Amino acid sequence: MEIASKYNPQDVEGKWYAYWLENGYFKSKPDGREPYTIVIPPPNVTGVLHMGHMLNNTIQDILVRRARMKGKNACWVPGTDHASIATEAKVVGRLAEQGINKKDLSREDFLKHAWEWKEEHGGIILQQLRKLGASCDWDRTAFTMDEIRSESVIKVFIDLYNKGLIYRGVRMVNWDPKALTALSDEEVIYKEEHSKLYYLRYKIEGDTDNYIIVATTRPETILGDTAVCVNPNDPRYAFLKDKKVIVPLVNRAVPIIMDEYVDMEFGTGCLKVTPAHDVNDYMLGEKYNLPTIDVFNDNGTISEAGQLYIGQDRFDVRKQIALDLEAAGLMEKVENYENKVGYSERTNVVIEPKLSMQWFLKMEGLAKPALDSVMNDDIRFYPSKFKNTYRYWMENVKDWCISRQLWWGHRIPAYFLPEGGFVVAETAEQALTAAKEKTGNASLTIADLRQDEDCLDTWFSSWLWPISLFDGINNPGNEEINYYYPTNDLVTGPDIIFFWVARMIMAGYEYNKDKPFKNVYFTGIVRDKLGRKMSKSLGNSPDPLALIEQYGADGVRMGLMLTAPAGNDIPFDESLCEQGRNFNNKIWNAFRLVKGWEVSTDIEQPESAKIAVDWFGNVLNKTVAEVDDLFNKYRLSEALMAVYKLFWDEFSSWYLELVKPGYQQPIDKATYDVTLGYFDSLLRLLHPFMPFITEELWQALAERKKDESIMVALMPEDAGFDEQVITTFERVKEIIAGVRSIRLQKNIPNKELLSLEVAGSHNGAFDKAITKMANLDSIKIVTEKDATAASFLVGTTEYAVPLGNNIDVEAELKKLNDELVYLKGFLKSVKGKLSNEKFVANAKPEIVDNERKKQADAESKIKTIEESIAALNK
RNA sequence: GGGCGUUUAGCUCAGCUGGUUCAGAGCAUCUGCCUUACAAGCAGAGGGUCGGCGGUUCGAAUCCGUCAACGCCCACCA
Repeated sequence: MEIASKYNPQDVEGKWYAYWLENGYFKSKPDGREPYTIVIPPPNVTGVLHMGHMLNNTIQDILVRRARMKGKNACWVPGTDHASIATEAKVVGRLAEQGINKKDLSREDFLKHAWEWKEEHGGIILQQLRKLGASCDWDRTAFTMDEIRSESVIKVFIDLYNKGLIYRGVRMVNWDPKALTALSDEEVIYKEEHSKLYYLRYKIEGDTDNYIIVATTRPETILGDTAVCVNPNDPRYAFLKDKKVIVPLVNRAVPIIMDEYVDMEFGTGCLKVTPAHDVNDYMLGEKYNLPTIDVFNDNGTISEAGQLYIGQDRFDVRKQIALDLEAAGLMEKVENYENKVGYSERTNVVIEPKLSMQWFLKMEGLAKPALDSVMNDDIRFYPSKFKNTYRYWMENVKDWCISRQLWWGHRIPAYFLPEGGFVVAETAEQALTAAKEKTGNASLTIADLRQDEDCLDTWFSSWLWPISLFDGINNPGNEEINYYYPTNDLVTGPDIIFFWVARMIMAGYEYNKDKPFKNVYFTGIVRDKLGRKMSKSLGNSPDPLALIEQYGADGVRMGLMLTAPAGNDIPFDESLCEQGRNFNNKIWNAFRLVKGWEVSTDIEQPESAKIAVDWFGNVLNKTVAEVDDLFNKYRLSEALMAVYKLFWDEFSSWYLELVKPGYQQPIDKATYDVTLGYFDSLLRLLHPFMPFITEELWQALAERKKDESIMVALMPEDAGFDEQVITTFERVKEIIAGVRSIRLQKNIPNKELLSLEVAGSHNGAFDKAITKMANLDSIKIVTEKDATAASFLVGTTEYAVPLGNNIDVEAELKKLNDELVYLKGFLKSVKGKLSNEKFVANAKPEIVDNERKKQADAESKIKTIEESIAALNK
C-alpha cells in the first residue's frame, strides 16, 4: 500500500474528532482518580472564534490532554457568556435593521428577540472549537444565563444583600450614552486625545466690566455650572470672596467657592464646577451643598434643564457653543490640549459621568482573603509579575457598580413597594411574602410590587463560574463541587485580571470556602507581524478556520505555541503555521519510513543499531524528564520545542538513519520492535500539542483494539537515563559531522568510502555508528597521521581523513594556523587567570581545577596542531 | 504623575542564586545536494563587544547605580 508523501490533515481530523466523541473520551464524572479540572473562560455566546481564542483554547487543550494522559480524571467544562452589553447591542442593531425600535418593545418582547438571536448564533464558537481539537466535556456545556447559573446569581445577590454588602445609592457613574447604561470603572478605557482648552469669561455679578477666566475642555457643560472654585491661597482671586459670577450664555449667577482642591498652576486657577457631570465637581458639590443641574439626556443630548441647545448632541453643542461664546465676546482664547478621555469598552463612545441611582457591592471585605491567597502563592500566577498588578488593584479596590440599565441579563431581584422601599427575594411570590411582613399590609398583591428594571453586570455571573458550573451555589457540598473544586488551571488574558480573575477568587472564598483554581496562566495578546493588536477594524486578523483549513489544526496549534511563553504577546506570522505543518509532514514521513520496512527474524541486530537503540533510549528518557519539568513551570513553548527537537533531530536525523537498513534490505526484528516502541512514545509525548496526526499514526502503528485511543494512553515516564551515554554520543556526532564537513569542502560524493585516522584518546565502542553515518571503510588508531589528510579536532583528539592527491596543503595549513592562533590566545587568558593569586585564593576549588583542565586541554591541542603543521610542511 | 516590565544573532525568545557544557535555541540566511521517508527535505557553515555609561568583584549578560528606548497597568488635574 502506497502512503502519500505529504500529510493531509483534512483526511484525518474530522474522522478522529468524531471517534473521540463517539467513545466518550472527553467525558468526565467523579471517580476514584485524581481530578484535573479546567473551566473555560466563556466566550461571548454570539461571538466567533478569533486568534486570541485559538491561543487560549489550544493551551487549555494541551493541559487537559496531558493531564488525561497522566492518568488523571480530566474535565474541561465549556460554556458561553451572555455578555449583556455586547449582545444587547447586537440585538438592538438587528432590530433596527428590521425597522424596530427597542423603545417600542416591551421587556418581554425584546427578550424574546434576544433569545431567538442567541439560539440562532449562540454556540457557533463552541462548534468552531471542535475544529481546533478541543477536548471539552460537551455534555457539560453551560451558559451564564441558563437555569442553574441564573438561580446561582440570584441566590448570591440575595445573600450578599442580606449580609449588608449590597447597597443602592446615587453615585457618579460612567454612563454609556449609546448602550444607555452605567458601566463599572473597569469598563472605561482612557485614551490620549488632541482636544482643546477653552478659556471662557465669567462676568462678576454687579460688575459688568470685570470678569474672570475659566479654562475648560468641555464648554457645553457650562449649562450645568453651579459654582466657580478658586484656591483660597490664590492672591489673584482673593477679591472674589463671597461674590458671585455669571455663567456665560445661560446668565445664571453662581457662587464663588474657595477650596484647596484647585491647582493654582493649572489654566487660570479658576475651576468651573458642574456637579452633575464631573466626578470631582460632584465631590465639591457635596462639600459645599451646591445644586446639581443634569443637562444631559441619557443618550447624550442636551436636556430641558440645559435651557439652551435642547435635544442637540453633546459634541455638536461643543462646536456650536464655542462659536456662540465667541460671538458674545465671552471667549478669551482656545488652546490645543492633550488629555485623556474615557471611552466605553463595549461601544467605544465617550463616557459621560452621570449621577444616577445604582446598585453597588462593597468589596473591601471580599478582597482581603483573595489578596492573601495570591500574595502567598496559594494561587500561583504565571508569569508571577502579574501579582504586582493584582495587589495594587486589590489594595485599592473600590465598590463595584453591579447594575446595568439593560434587559439582556439577570434581572435584579429587588421589588419596590407601593409606599416606597423595597424587598429582595428570589421570586415574586417570596417578595410578596417579604413585603407583607415588612409593611404589615396583608392585602398586598404581586401586582402591587414593581421589580427593579435593571440587570446585573455580566461579570456578576462570570465571577461564580468555577462554582456555578458544578452547581455549588444552589447545591453546596454536592458530589461534583467536592470533587472538581478547586479547579487546577485557569487560562486567560491579563486584560481581565480585575474583571474576572480577581472576582472569581473573591467569590471562591466567599461561596466555596476555597480558591477557585490553583494556577492562573496568563496568555499574551496575539499581534500581527508589525506588533499591532489583531482586530476586526484593522482587518489584520487571519480567519482561524481558514488557517486550519490550510495548515491543519495541528499545524496551527503548533504555530501558536512555538513562540508563546506565558504572559508574552505572540507576534503571529503565518510562517509559524507553516513550520507547524512542516513538522507534521516530518512525522508523517518518518512513519512512512518505519512502516515501509520489511522485517526479518533471520538477521542479527547490527552493532550500529544496538548503539542507536541504547543511546536513543537515554535521550528519550532525558527529554521526558525535561518536558515534565517544563510543564511544571508552565513553559509550554519550551516543552514543545524539546519534543520537536527530540523527534526531528535525535530521532529522525540520528536514530532512524542509524537503524535504517540498506536499500531494499530488511530490518531485524529486535530493532524494528524497539523502533515502534520509540515511535509510540514520541507520538504520546506529542499528542497534547498535535492531537490529530498523533492519533492517526498511533492507530496505524500497531494493531489497536476497537475503542483504543492515544488520548487515553499513558504519557511516557522517565525510566532513568545515563548522562554519560548521551555526552559520549554527542562527541560521536561531532566526529561524523567533521567527516561530512570535509566531504563538503573537498567536494567528495557521499557515496565514496573514506577512512578515518585517530590520533589521541578515542572510545571505539561507537565505531560502527561512525562508519555507517560517515560512510567510512575503517577507523584506524595511528600515532602519526597521514600527511595528505584533512583533519579536525574533537575534544583533544585529532581525527584525520586521508585524501591522497585531493589535499589542498595551503588551505589546510591556513585552517590549522587560524586554530593555533585562537588556541594560543585562549591559553594565555587561562594562564593569566591561574597566575592571579586572588583568583586561585578566592574562587571555588572546582572552578580553579576546571581552569587547570582547560589549560591542559589547550596545551594538548596546541601540540597536536603543531605536529600536523610540521607534517604538512615536510 | 506614579508603579511594573522589557532591552541578548536578521526575527522570536532561553539563559535560576555571578565562574564549568556562558554567549545558546528555533526560524531566517549562506554553501553543497532532487541520496532509494520527507526539497514542506538532507548535509554543512556563518552570524551577537548580551541597550549606553559607571560601580561592586580575582571574575558581570547575570549584582548595584544611572541614563535611554519601548511596552503594560494605575491615577479626578479642569
